Amino acid sequence: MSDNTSLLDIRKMRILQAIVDDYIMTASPVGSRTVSKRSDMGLSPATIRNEMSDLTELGFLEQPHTSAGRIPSEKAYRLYVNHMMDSAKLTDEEADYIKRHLDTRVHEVGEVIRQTARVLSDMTNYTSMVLVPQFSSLKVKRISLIPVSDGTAMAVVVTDTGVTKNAMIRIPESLSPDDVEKISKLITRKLDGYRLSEAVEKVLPQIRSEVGEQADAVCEMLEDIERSMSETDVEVVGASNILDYPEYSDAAKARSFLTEVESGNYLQKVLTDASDVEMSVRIGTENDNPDMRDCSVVTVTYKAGGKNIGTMGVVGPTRMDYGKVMAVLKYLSSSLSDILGKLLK
Amino acid sequence: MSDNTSLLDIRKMRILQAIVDDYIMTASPVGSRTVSKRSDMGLSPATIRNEMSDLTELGFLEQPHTSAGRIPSEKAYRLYVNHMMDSAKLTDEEADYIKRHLDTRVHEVGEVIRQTARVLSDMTNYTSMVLVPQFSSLKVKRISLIPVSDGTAMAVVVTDTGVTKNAMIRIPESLSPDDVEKISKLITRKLDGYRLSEAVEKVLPQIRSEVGEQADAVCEMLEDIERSMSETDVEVVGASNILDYPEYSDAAKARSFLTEVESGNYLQKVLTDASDVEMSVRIGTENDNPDMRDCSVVTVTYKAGGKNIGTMGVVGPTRMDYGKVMAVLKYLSSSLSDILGKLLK
DNA sequence: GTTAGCACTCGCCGCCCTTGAGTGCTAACA
DNA sequence: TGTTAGCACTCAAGGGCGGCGAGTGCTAAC
Repeated sequence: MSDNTSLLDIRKMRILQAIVDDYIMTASPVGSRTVSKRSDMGLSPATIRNEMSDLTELGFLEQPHTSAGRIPSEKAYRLYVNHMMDSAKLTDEEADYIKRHLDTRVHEVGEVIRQTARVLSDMTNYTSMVLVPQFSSLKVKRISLIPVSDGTAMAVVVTDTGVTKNAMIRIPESLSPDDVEKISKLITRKLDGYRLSEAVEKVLPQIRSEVGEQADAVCEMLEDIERSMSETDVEVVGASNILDYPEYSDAAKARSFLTEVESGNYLQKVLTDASDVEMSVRIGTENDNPDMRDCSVVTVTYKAGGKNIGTMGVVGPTRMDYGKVMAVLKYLSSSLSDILGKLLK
Repeated sequence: MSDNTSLLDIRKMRILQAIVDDYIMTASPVGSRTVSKRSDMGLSPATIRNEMSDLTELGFLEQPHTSAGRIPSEKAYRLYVNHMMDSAKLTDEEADYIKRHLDTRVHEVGEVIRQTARVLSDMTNYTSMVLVPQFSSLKVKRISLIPVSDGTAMAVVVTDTGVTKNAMIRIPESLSPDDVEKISKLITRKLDGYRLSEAVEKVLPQIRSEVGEQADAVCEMLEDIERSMSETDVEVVGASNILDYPEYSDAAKARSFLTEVESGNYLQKVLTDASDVEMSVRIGTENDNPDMRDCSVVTVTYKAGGKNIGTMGVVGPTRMDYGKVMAVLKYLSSSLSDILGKLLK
């Protein structure tokens, strides 16, 4: 994708910016008179019209019909996000709001994640999503197996960062609770310090030689655990916010958006894909998902102990308040990183 | 509430039933001609009109405006549910659908619950909700404490039915992993067979005398565990289905419904309240919640080992296909009970 | 290069009229 | 006495029409 900046002189940029700003707020096509008044450039509507005509030709603006104003194209939003946005700072009240609502006394990761999603959605009034910390990249500190019934046990994995996750797994019916405990201690000892993803290849051979007859069972259990742990969960909040925006007043459109969000598949994919980019913005059809054709998704990563361990983001109409969203996300990302840092130290 | 049956003769009943049946399907006011044709009673529209006029006076029908047909009142739905409904049987395909989609190979309670909610919502096309098995009434078989970091541990509680639940709790920083394990074994031994709700009163004194200096800590941990475990979770699926019904084509109405559902508060309350009634139906304003004024909620309980252990249900417009919903719920309740029975035996 | 002026476009809104589904009343009929 | 045909009446919904006004593009003048 080429850099579009060079195509536009400063005046065109300022006019385009004014249009995008206005459209983001009002959701209705912007006319030359409005731009002339709003942007303090001292230009008459006629001049603006000429420029707008050029911008339309260049593909930055679209005209719903001849006698309406213009609305920004996706290309315009892209340029806006890349080069034109006032990278808004949060107001004091907003920063305060976050501080008050992210309760640092909470001592469970899941709870912190839920709170963060809540705050994110409340502040932006869009749909928020937070990917809970990912396991694949974290080192195991402890694996406990707890017998539940004949044939099943609960596996609890604790990582060095303190993030935990649990899953039910099948175990051979022949194992006694004592056996289970023994195996539990063994694999903790062996896996300590490794990533779970490495477990199967690196550690299994060693275990195999030590446990003898139960080797196959242990092997299967470990694979079962790894499979369960590599499933990522995503916390989605405020899906119904979309109904506040006129572009979704059509029930069918709202329906397809909400169904997609409820399934969580696409959102999870986006979050996972973006897990190594500090901040990413997908606008409209940049989402390769027809149901999200009129949406934008903005994501940031968050850290603990210096490593990226998760991603969070916001979904809303392409006409999204990118400046505010990005400011909130930046702030929340560092808040969450702080909290997790302390929580997991 | 008095029984309304006596108020209506058989003909009025049949007419009312025809109207409710029709309105449930079409969502538009039903006129006398339609009733005359649909119900094979051999009565002319004029006669039907006289009866409908009576039914209106008695409060079973309402008229949106003079020249529209009639729509059933809440009172009519109540009568319909109590006395008039064809208590529909599932078709073979439907029963089959359930069998195919409730995967009995799954071995985790949470997963079964999610599947059930999914099937329930898919089959009815309303919003479904399933309360995960409640702890308060179950007996503890094992409590494991797993050290996570200085000051926190994960508590996993396994009940005699095999239902499990876990929570992060605070522990004194001074406790070593070995201490934690010792305490874990101690409280398992002491609590085995008791309900968690009884734990604090009955068992604490005993423990107190045994652990000496750590008594207070153990005491607090147990309270922490009990508090966490008594929180009930509800799985909600298909909230966006509501957008398929014309009565929710208004964005503001849809919004308030979806917000209420997303919060889950009210649904959880209804499910918990209904946890000792085999099947309950709340119609419209019988829900003491303004946002649910135009909804009906139908719930059933499900069992494991002969005891009620949870509740599930459906939320939809008051114009709900009660017959089908109740049939599906009945069938699903017994399927789920079966599966859990096997799973938790 | 900028701007005032002007004719033109076209969606929106309110108005009116027609249509048709449905009602309630009355009178006749079995 | 219950049932029914007939009829006048009501009223929401939908189509057609005209005015309004926001906005455009072009032209000519500064």
